[in-house]
Amino acid sequence: MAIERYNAPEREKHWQSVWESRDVFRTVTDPSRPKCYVLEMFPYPSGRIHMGHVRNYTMGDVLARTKRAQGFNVLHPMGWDAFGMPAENAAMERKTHPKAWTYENIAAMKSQLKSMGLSLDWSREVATCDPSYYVHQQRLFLDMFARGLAYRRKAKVNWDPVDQTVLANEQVIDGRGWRSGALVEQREREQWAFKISAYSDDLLEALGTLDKWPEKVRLMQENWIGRSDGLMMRWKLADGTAPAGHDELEIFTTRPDTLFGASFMAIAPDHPLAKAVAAQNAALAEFSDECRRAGTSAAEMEKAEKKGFDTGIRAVHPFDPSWQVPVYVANFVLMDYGTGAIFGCPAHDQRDIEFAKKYGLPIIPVVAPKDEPARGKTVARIHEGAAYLDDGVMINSHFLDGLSPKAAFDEVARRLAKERIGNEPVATRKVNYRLRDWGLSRQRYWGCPIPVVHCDACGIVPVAAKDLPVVLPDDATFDQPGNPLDRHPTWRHVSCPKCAAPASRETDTMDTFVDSSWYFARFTAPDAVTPTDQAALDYWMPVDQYIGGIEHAILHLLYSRFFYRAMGDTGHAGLRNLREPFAALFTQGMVVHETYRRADVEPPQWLLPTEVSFEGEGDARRGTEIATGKPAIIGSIEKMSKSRKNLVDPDDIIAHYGADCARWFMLSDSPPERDVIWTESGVSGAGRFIQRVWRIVDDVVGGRVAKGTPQPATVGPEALEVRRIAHRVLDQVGRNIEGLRFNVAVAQLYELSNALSGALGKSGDGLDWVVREGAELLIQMLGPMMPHLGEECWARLGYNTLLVEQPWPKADPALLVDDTVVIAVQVNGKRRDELTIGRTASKDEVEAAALQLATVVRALEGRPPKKVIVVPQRIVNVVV
RNA sequence: GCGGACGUGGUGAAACGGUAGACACACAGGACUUAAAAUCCUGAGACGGCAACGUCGUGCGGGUUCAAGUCCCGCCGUCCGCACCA
Repeated sequence: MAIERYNAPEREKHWQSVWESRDVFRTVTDPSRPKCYVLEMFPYPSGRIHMGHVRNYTMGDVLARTKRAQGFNVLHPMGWDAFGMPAENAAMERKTHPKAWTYENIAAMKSQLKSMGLSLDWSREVATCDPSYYVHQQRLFLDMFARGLAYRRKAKVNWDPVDQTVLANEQVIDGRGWRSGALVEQREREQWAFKISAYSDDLLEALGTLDKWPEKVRLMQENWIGRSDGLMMRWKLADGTAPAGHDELEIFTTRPDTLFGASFMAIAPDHPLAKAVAAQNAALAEFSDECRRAGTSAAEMEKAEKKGFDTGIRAVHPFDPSWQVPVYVANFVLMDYGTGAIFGCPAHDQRDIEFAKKYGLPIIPVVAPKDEPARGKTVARIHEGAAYLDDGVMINSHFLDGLSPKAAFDEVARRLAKERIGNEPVATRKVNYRLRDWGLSRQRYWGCPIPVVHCDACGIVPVAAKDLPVVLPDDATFDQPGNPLDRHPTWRHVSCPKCAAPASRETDTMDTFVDSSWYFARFTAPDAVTPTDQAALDYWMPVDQYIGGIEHAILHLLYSRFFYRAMGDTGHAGLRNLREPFAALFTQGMVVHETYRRADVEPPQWLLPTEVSFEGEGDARRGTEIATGKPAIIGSIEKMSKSRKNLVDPDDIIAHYGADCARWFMLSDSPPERDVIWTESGVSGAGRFIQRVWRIVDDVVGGRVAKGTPQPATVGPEALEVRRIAHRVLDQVGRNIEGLRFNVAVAQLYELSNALSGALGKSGDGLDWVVREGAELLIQMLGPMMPHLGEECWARLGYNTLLVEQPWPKADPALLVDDTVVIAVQVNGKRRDELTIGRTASKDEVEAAALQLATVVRALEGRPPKKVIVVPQRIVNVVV
């Protein structure tokens, strides 16, 4: 009799309401239990969830549910990264309010997430745009301000002309704003910054402790922080060549060992010395202006030719008063790194050698390979214009000759530390970092207000704690560009908290990355009256597994590492004062899909997957636009995006196949760190598997042994084999889930269900009992991945408990080892045969058995083997 | 330019240095059916052979090892990050 198909969409709603009504996912802070904090990067409420969210949140949910079954007290919260530009753009375009738009989106997306059946504790939900969240952020900010970790500075900033706001260095990608895509301009502005540079060394060093982070992310952060060890070195300027008041020039170098290869100095156009000369030299002033103009766009800067202007100043070599080198103003020297001045050693720096060739400066090799003829070749190549960067031995360098560059570095540092200009040493060791302070001011409305007041008399005055939060005014207008807070008629006009004189509220708001830099801490005690609750933090932190996209490798993940340190130093990170918020990080791949577009149209007109029909397969596969009947081009597989229209709506999939099907497909096949190609056939395959599980369970409950039947006395060999598979899979699936190898876990569950399907058609000693046992294990293991199907099957198997509340089953160790093993037999490393033998057989027994095999005898041709390698329970290799 | 990752059937992929291709998708053949859908069974890395079986096979070229997809060296290709950082 045909059984009824499992109606996923209908049953999923049922089980979701059961979970909700029993409040099974509420988490209580309970230090007596082992904890596990599973977190996925919270979404920006753009309006609807997309497949990337489905993948991300499915992975976290599987882990959270598994850990919960394994007895951990699991924290698995969700919230909204709710401030940001799109809300203001929507307000401008649609005449709505950012707040209304955001909260509507949150409601819609929350309902979508609920339809996925995620095991989230919604009682801990936070939205960063809610005053109940950002009041605490304002407190954190003021504490950081009091400690000098947040400060105001005048600086060159990245100005996004489209979003009309300042961007942090991390938010400029290839010279363009990360959000708007507009070419970023450099502008001088007063703005707020976080002193992330105070933690450069700690942030770098501690990367070494993050052994559960991807190597790639650690490396990216390492490069971003960019430590370099070198020397600050002061050069005297030759008398009469430099303007008054400039009798020395300080440079930073990481290659003091190449000091005897120096042939020029170069300084930034904005260097004080350059400005002093330019004041009297129109040609240089013109040159500097040109450099600055070219410098307005980072993209142009990359391609710019290296140019210099000889100032006529001469600098005196620290070891040889008679040796003078020219000082150039150069377009490639940056004012904000080191001292804005360098010495050029052309032979050992590719950029310097290009510069030297262009301006006819000497090129003196000072490092070369130890041995001829490599040395001769290297010197020749240097003179052809190829800088030598490898290790070697010092040459042409007086007292350094023969030393290694490393020893030469130390020797130069040692000698120059003793030399004096005035009372100061000529050179001191110095560590420089590429990492800049984090500019956090944004000239936008929809962000966390910076809680300070500008008073003519008192300067910058923090808003008193009792007056927090500084709340955004609801009645702002969005009908023109610029900052709505600036033009609000009343909001900014306040009296000074200190002297009560009329004063002006800060109208910049915080970068939204501030909001996401501590939300994970707030989740541990979302109702605390202080920003964090020390006891809750001490119990829950760090996040045991954080899951999100690689695009945050630097931005969010570096900011959060900094912010948690700053919270610690202002007393907000728990009594244990952990420094690292995320113990383990996993960066999942993207969801990609084929693209479709109309034929012969430029620019491309993209079509939605639902607008195209297909026939044929492989190379012969053709697409047709359904509406017009015209051919559609099947294009490359790309990240799902609105612009390419290669989108699949999670709602459609959930409504048609169910959430479990979408979840199962996301977990199958592709390793989670790689991209997954969304295909219709893959989804329907997942759907077929759901029905198959349903049929297995149906078969088990129909006429087979009942729930709780004791194990029969005899279990035949066929049944035993099924048991072995079930317990072996059980043993491995848990480990594979913990290791986030979901695709492998899925494959093993397929293997088990194949074994059960195969056994269902047969009869044998104890087989019915074994199949029921296997089916129950299958359902328990499937539970974290397809939780609705799991509950439905669990109930059908006769249980009136909830599967989600069942402990994780344990494999029987006795079933994990077989009495006999199959050993591969190789001759000269090539597999020739196999051998079935007792598991405990000795090496000698295995060797003897192997040598009797016909294939081996044939290969030996009567001679004794040269050597026989036996790896017990694995392999025999006969060397002839 | 610098740094990193990856490269396995038609496809997505598995594989503590130890039987390469588990599992899935697609495909082919068969069963059931008036038929289709659904389901079940079977097959399949390539080449040769009716078959038993043989030869080759994890981007290319070397090396280490009894044994290499896995370790080492050198290439090629693809992708990603950084890019005047002194």
